Amino acid sequence: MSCQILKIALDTPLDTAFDYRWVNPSDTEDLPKVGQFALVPFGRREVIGLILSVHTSTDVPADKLRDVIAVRSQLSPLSAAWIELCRFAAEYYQRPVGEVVIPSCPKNLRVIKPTALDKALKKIAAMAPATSLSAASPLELNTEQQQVVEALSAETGFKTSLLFGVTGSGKTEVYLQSADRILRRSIQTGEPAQILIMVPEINLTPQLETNIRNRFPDLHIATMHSQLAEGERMQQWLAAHSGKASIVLGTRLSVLASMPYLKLIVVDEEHDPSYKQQDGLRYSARDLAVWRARQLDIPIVLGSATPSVESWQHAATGRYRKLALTHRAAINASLPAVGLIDMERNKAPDGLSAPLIAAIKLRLEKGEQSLLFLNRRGYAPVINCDACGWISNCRRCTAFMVLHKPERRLRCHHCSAETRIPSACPTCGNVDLQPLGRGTQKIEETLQQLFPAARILRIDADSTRKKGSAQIAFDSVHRGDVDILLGTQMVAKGHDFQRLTLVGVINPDTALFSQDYRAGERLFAQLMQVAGRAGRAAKKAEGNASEVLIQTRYPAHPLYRALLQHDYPGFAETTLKERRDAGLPPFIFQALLRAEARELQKALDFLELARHLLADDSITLNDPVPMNIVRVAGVERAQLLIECASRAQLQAFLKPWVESLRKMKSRIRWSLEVDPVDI
DNA sequence: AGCACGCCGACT
DNA sequence: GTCGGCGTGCTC
Repeated sequence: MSCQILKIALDTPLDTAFDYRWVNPSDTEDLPKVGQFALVPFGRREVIGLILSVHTSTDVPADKLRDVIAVRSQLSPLSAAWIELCRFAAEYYQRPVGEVVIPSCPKNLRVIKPTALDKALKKIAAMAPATSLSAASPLELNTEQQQVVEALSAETGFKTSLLFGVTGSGKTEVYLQSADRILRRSIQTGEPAQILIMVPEINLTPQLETNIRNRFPDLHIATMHSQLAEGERMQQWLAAHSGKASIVLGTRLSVLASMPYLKLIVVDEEHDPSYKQQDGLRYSARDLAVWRARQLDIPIVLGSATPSVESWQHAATGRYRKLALTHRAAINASLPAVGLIDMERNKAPDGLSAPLIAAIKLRLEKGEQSLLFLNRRGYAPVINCDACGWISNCRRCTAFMVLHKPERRLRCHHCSAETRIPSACPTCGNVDLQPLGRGTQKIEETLQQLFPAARILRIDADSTRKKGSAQIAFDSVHRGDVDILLGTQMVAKGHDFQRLTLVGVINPDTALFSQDYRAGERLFAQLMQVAGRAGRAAKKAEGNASEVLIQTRYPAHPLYRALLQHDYPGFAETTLKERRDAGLPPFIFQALLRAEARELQKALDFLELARHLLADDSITLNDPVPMNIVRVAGVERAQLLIECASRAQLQAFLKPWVESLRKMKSRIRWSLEVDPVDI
């Protein structure tokens, strides 16, 4: 009979692993291994944990120690490298390991009865390993692409390459060629290889998935994103974990996919904000991907037409290697001409200026498509009463209730509270309530009045609530059943609309004067991205290239000047200079402590206490301040910004500080974000 | 976080 | 008389 102590990570906010006793009375079973799941009693429940280490003794008193119920031995253990990656993520973002390790694996692995696992494992066993690769695709690379592929293929060890390529320059083809070379070599040598391709949102880039599948018909390609059903998620996870999937295509969560033969990581649209997880473990999937590549000593490619200024800076200092694609790949396709419509001179009571209306009309006459981009859903962001000044505030949030006209509702976009549209002012009884400002629904109405014969389609979170409805909507645009497409940021990503020759941007100015110092960077990326929807197809001998028209009250703003020139490098360098002068990231490292309570003062008091818990000369702990939107769903929020010139020093401070915060056992809800993006 | 225990108000 | 509100305490 043998007895062992297993240190097991559990999904609890307690920052420890838990020790359990494992007894094998007959010495017949296999010894439990690090990286296997185990079923254990925890309090009054039974839960699944991951074995982190195996010992012969423990400090835990014998009366507290309990026995492992079972070890899930049918699954091959997660690798030491994978556990190390999770441990790093947990430490860096100041969360317990169990909170990283357990939720990153499919739920069906964690349920008590592993019948689903057994079924899934059978399917995986039946999958044939990759033994052949079809001949390389009829698609030819241009010289520039060729050079980039050569440069990437020259590396086998850790190297971060920033692939700076304008929209339509063929970044995808570069990824696929690089993947192709690695997989081909793997089949020749017999040494297995896997490639991780990360994208911001899979549902918005179905073309990429199709491209990859068409390109590698002989290979298993696993996809990972949060909308997979549990069974499917398990299957995809096992395909990656077993090594049967040669390519994993996934969103941010796929950075923690178990891939024992990982040889290349691609992070497409690396600047995209959705790589940042915004609750629970608030990690940056892009940053973790770079860490993982270094850990495994493999190359990583960060691709974007508008890289994050952090990555741009790393390229400038030589930490990343910059590779550039400067032309559009399709023959004769050129970058669209960008024009600004000065809204001081062009009045537009219903949201659309005369020049933009004329441009749409021209496209309608030619049978070409137009895309209008307005990042504000609903009909109007607020309604008010002219007589007494009443305004549609949300009762539970410091925000307006947004008018949704087709649904005949007022909705709060922060707490999802809903009410009917009041027929008269709730305070003075005035029946003439006015919508203020414009959202996509209002623009849709305006378009219908201006162009009654046109086929107009609005795509935003409201019009695509039903699962699969976004896909149906996009398909109809691709088929050519839509003349004017109108939408929020959903329409800015991924899609190549072949007949689209006009992009109109309706009201982008608010971001220019935002509190958030990253708003400009985001706006630039978004405008470049939406502009890139136009003119992707080769347009021969028509003499009219595609066009982007931006309605703005500040046509002289440097951001728009840079956009006119398609000058991302100029914009990035100006932004970096401003950041350096102002002492902002990437020249300083930040963490943000947030607190929430019924009354703001309690949250502020907690932060003030936290602020004086530990002193450190290298750390700046700023004054606690209320958050921009103080109250959401009846809870008031405040935050404390921590700054430090060195990442290592910041980390050294945070660890003991968070420990002390936990020990405070305050009843205030709080959370810490390392490298925060929304301040 | 769960999940229990524990001690005070409106109901079959 | 009990069902249930959420305060607080514990989990190897």
